[in-house]
Amino acid sequence: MDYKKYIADRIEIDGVSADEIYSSLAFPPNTETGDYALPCFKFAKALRKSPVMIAQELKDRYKTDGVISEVSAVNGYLNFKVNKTALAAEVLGAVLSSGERYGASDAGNGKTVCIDYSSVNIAKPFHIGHLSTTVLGSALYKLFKYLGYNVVGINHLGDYGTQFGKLICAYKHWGDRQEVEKGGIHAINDLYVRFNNEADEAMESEAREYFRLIESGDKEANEIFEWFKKLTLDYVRGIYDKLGVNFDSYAGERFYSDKMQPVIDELRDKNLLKESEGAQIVDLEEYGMPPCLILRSDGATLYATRDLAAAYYRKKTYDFHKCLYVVAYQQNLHFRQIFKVLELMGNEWAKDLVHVSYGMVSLEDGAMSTRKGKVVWLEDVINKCIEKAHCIIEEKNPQLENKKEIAEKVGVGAVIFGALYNNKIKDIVFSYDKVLSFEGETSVYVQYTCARANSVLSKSGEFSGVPEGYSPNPQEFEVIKQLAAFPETLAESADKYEPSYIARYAVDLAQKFNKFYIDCKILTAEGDAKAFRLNLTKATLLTLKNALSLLGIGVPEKM
RNA sequence: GCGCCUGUAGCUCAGUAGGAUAGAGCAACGGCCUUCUAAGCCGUGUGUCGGGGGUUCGAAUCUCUCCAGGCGCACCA
Repeated sequence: MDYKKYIADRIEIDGVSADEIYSSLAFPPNTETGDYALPCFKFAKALRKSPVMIAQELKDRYKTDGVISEVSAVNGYLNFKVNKTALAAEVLGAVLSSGERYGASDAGNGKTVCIDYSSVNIAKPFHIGHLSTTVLGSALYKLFKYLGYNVVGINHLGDYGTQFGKLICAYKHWGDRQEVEKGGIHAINDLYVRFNNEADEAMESEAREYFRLIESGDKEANEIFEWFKKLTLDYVRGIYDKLGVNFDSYAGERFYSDKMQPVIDELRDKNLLKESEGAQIVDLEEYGMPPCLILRSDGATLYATRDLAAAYYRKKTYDFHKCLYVVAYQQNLHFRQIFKVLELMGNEWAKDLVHVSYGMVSLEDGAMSTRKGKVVWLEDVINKCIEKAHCIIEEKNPQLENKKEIAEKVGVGAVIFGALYNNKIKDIVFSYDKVLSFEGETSVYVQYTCARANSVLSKSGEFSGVPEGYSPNPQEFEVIKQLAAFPETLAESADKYEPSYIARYAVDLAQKFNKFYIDCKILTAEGDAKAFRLNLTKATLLTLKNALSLLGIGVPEKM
């Protein structure tokens, strides 16, 4: 139920619309003061009365009922308290009847959202910097599905560029088939690093030739390339499986090789293409941006050219409602440029393209550098977190069954959660101390709360439904209010492309539940209190699991 | 130089289309397990909300300006 609307409909102020009252409604600092508040200051001038007086008069006129049980006027605020008994029954009913679908909606029915995320580069292992796009994109993927959208997850492979010529050149000089087969993507990456450190001019030119050979369809060059691609995809699928990440398309840059010409032709037809310093550009000076390069002076296409072709292809293929690009803020300008070019080409859907931009990761001693060996590999981080979880289990709960499975859920959860807990725009300085901290505002805390709830429920046996007319105490009510807020949290999270809202929600709910859990005995309570508390526990557990699962985090029964 | 982003407690960060005494976690210190999992709970302390102007009854939030840091700015992706 929309309480704000309910309240707004029952208040009349001369010369003030119901909409304005609705949007003026705010939240008091604490539950003792009230659940909703109307600040009356802004009405003072029009009514020529003091806010205190206005609040008092509105209070005198307002009729309380089964929904709003109490109204008070304090210092120019009109405070409302909802009927806690009714709200509690309504919320628990909603959560328990929806179960794993609580908070889900059909808002997205019939609409498709494309999400371009994670986007592996062939031959480059994931380092910690790839975590954000992967888990952000994955969380948005799950969230939009939950809200009823048709979602297309796209891994826009980085499989085009002169570096692949270098790679093949390095392999031909120094590589060994069996070693590469055994060492997988890291072995390939080592070859690439070696090339960058050791290649002379002769090798550089050889590399350009290999790149040309790939492009012209040379059999051997393409076989090697395809082999590297396979090793790369085998590697990343291992990581995606651990992180619970899915894709519907692996159409990468090469996929657009033959789809760029029509875009270039259209640009030319529409007189948007202009020669400058030998290159073909779209001039964006009018919009305060540097030109967007479409063709190099040697006629080769560029990153932007492929992105334009990809946008057209996605629109044609999926007819998206939104197309998201989950890419770090480094590329803010690039996306502003291609979105603008698509708009100038007359595509009204250019407004549906969204760059979901996020902050950068660095190490405590500065930026990462693969060449200098200053790099933290993602799989190492995941493995260390799982190991740490395993150690803690051995220490605290050694008789647990499925220790391995639990350690994995806990460890992987910590990695994902750590990357999603803060606003995505914030830069991250990676530190093992931080990801390996399993206390406080972490997924482990939330999972632990679930384990507690599970434990209580497993000991309770069968219990009846939500008792009617039960009036919740303050601790219980705080949990109820938090449960009630889940659907709107999801809506806001989707609206802002901000999974951190869900992560924070989960911690808030867990905190409120733990306070309740400590203060109110569940199993030894009697009658309605016991039934209510068991239902509250069940509803909390369901909602915490829903929240974490939207982030790609599993919840063990015990831990 | 120009553009975008960030600046809140010792550290990491919240702060809901301006609203009541600015909140969490970590770290520190002190409590709480013969009763539902102590990966937990309770308590203690800390703030020129980067500085300064402006708008407003009211500004961490809007605006201007300055400062600091990050990122980007033509043939890489």
